[in-house]
Amino acid sequence: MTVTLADVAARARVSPATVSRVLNGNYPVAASTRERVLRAVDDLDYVLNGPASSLAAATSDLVGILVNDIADPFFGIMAGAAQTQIGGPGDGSGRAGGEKLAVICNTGGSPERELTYLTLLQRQRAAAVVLTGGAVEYPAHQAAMAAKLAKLADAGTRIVFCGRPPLPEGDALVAALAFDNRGGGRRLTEHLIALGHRRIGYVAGPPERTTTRHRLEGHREALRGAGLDTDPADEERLTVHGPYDRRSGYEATLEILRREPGVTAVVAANDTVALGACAAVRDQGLRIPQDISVAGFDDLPFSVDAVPALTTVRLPLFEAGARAGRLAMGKENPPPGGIATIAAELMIRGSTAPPRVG
Amino acid sequence: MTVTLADVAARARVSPATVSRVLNGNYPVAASTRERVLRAVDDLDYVLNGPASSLAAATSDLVGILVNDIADPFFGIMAGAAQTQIGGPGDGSGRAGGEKLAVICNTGGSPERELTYLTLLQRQRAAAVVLTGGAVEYPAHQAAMAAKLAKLADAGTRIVFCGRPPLPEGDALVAALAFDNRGGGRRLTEHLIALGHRRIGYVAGPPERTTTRHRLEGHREALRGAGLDTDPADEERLTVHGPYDRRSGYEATLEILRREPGVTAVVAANDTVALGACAAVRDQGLRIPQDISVAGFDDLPFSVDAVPALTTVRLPLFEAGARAGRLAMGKENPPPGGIATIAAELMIRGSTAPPRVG
DNA sequence: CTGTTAGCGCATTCAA
DNA sequence: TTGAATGCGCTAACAG
Repeated sequence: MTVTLADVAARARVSPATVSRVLNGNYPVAASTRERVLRAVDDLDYVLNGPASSLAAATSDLVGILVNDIADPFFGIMAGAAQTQIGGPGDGSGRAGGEKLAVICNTGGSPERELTYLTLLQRQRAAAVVLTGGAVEYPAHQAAMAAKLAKLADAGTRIVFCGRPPLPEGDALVAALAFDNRGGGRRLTEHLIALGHRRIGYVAGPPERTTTRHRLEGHREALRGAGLDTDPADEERLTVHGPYDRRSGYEATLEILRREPGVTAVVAANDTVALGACAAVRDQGLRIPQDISVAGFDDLPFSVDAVPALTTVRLPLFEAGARAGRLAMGKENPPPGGIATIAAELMIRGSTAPPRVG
Repeated sequence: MTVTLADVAARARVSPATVSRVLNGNYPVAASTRERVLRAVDDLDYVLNGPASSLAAATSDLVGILVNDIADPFFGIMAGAAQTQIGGPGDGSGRAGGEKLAVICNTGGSPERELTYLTLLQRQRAAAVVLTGGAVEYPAHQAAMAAKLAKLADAGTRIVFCGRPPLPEGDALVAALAFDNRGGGRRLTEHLIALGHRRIGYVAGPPERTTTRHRLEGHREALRGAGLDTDPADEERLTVHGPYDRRSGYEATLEILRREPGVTAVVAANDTVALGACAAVRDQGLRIPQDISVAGFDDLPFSVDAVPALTTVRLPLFEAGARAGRLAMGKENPPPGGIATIAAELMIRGSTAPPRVG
């Protein structure tokens, strides 16, 4: 029924070992023999048995890419980019050669699912794992992650972080590409301050995530730098946390406007949240940017099409994802020290302007 | 070094077979024995060897989800939804039980890569494959796909189409969830005609894709129904094809406005394209919807936040993806005849209005 | 309910 | 450059 390597060997009149060598390509085989084997493969429409091959070789061609929310283009762009470096372009024959299988795993932002997926990938003896997006900072989870990743690395799985800071207790067992969320957040708020804003609302992400914390820290750094951090209680009052989605942006913004009608600008944790913030501002009968400035983070593709176009911080998601993919494949050397910080670029557009006078 | 099932058996003082039975859970085992085994598993931090297990069982716990472009939320939403039904919620232990590993494969819309991924999944002896999005209609590719899918089905892989029409020569070997692209396209254009529009530009997707063809056919059906299809050359002139991205929407719209300055409405192949169309309209100094109405398709999350909010056709992407996931898991029975058509709902919003008089 | 016995299909020694 | 032999770690009969 199912064609095996032995069938191919028989038809090509060689030993199974030779067929294996041809298929894996990492061993000298006479050209004529190779020819004969490949013809037999095509004739029989043979497809390698992955599990058997992985069992014998003790490694698989699976590469896992973990994301928090694949419906969010932030992750979609990084994951897609990583996959371009891993899957290989194919040779056009559809026959599939030595390519790796890049697989995207959607954790939904849940620490448990993150661990479960890592176990599943460990079970598959994955060749590499790419972890994208911010991490959850619960100590117990961090410890569990560190232990799990150590075990994976131990088993020969390459670990790459993409857009995520290295673990606190992180040994040099990983390569990490971290976004400069703090710097980006700082420059964004500095921009608002330079425009003349003094009371700035902040719609933050979930408090337990590193991304949230770093962006917020950048924001407060800027406030502090301008001497605007006079009252900590005030800062609290102008900050509302919520998930990284539109609805949260909408509701948090309403809340901020309720708490402090005098805000002249709202900074959102990311562009999706900013869209919700814009909707809330508009629904209150206020104009952007004349009455309230709004800013986002990430510079997702749709942000330039918002009306007015969204001021935001650009993260090179595609480039970072592609680089992570290459690191996972061992096609590129890790950065010095294992960690590279990826710069964030301030994109000033129409959604921010000086506050109304008075 | 690496702990095996035999090690667990030894520590639990049972046979390897018993351990296997406990782990797979599909066989009666005494509670006390199970207890002992599970403790041994935890003590030794044992993780099943997936390849070995797949080899012996001749099936794996991999489920493939093929998408054209994972950076596009259209696919991200469907893929994420499918994964919720496949990955299982986990048991919170991070230990991973009998879950399947749902993996997303990004074809980039390339027929070759689509085939390559199917081969890779075939090699892994995938339990199921979900194909999302429109198909490419090149006869050679369709034949190759049919052959490949037949082989997969033959090997016991469940095949599910999601948002994609069944193959022409499709046997009943698959379950297919098809979107009513034609009906949605028709109703959208009927809406514009009812508003009074007579010269409607159409920014279509790539000509070789079923999605493109069906939406365009719906559009023309509506024109025909209103007696507006008087001149085929005219219809050609008002239709411009391009990829499903923002840039294409921008450029095609400029082209349409150049060819026929008298258009009062532009229909885009999807929402992303519509965003580009809006930008083009605006850059020409025209207002939406006063000067030109613009409509999209899909109702992606950002569409309601466009200004004005985008009139579009809602596709229940999440629900469809989740259902596809359940079908792939065998948790739900296939629809009668193997094919279900999923309704599309017209969402009338601010971006469409009656044309200016005169 | 549990143990014993055979492979699953391939990569990799070691010889030739 | 090629062939023969061995075992990867597990599941699935079949007994008991």
